[in-house]
Amino acid sequence: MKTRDRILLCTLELYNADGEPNVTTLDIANELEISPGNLYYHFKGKEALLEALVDDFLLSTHSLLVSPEEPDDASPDDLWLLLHLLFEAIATHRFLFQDLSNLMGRYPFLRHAMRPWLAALRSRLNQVLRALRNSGHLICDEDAEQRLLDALCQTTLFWLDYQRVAGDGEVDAAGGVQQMLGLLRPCLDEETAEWMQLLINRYN
Amino acid sequence: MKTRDRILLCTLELYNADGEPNVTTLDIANELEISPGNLYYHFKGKEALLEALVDDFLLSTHSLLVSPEEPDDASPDDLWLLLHLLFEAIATHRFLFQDLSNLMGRYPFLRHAMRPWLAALRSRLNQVLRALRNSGHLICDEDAEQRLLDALCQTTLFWLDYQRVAGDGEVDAAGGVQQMLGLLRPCLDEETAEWMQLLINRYN
DNA sequence: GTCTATATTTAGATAGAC
DNA sequence: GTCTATCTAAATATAGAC
Repeated sequence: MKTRDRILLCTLELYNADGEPNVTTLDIANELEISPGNLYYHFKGKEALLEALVDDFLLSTHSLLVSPEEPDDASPDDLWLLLHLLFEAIATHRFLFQDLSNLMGRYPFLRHAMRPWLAALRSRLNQVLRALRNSGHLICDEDAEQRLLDALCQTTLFWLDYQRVAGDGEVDAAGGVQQMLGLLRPCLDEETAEWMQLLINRYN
Repeated sequence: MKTRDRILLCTLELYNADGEPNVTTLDIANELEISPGNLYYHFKGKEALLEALVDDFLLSTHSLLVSPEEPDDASPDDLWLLLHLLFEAIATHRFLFQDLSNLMGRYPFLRHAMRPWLAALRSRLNQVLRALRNSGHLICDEDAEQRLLDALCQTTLFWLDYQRVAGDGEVDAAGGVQQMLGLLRPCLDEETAEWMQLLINRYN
């Protein structure tokens, strides 16, 4: 494995474990048993390191957030898969969400990257909701749909952090998917709601 | 106004504006036009400063989270008032929630303070939900009630931060109350849901 | 109580040899 | 590509005069 890749992988692990603000370039070099000078040969500094990790994240979620060509059939199964892949990518880069405000404040490039990402997330989820509503499975007024959309976006961003803060032992992405589907359920028609509940229970 | 109080007030404002990790003791001293030595005369350091601010926060929310003596009648109006006061206190100390993971990681005392606080919040909200269910206004199964409870706790913790990250201009506490009531609405009986919608709209 | 001056520590970053 | 050695800058914290 190339040193550059080892650095990225190790940095990701340390950031996820301790939070980006609490990890120094020296920590990374020590963990890898390379010199700080070597680290700086591969990455100009912490910002370059972060940029590379953020690029990975954006790449891993891009295909999930672009609008699908054909109008979604929006079955619960499709939605489940979308959320599953999304939470997987977020869990892999969870350090990014754990200190999101802080990182966006300190790195302008991250603001410029995450604002559009969030907008794309919101737009994609909105599309899912509309498809569900058009097919008659989602029953709610416009106001409730917007609140649901906000709740879904918020849960996408902060579920892992919430679990961590609440201290519920090990944190897994599956719980986030369950929570998302669970938020949706009270607004679904009876048949779809039951199907949804089956999907939720399938994890346990 | 005593210097000690001026320091606390100024620190709160700077922390809320820029985030605790981005504010140095020198920033605070400069803003107040006092010397760093003077600052350290009043507070041993950043941790002592944080402790005082956290104490204020705990004090301002304590009465909201203890179980009421008499069983709650749990009218939407009572709930509204509870949420309004809660979000007001959180907005005043929003720096605490903006970097919650980070702060809890760096200051063990904060972990020991916030875990019980969160447990109390959850317990109090749970009580509200049970009262609503017992009076027949809340209609949902046990699983949905637990998910709703998590959604409410999460929104309490992260709504302001979510608004900030999403970049929706000015952030206000009222939106958080609306979102909380909005989350509840799909699970309420028709009459209560309408009442709730009236409460939500009353803000606008 | 408040100030000036300074000490300590640590993170981020670079230069130059190998 | 990698290392050693070192520099700079900044933040926390303290000493001692007033």
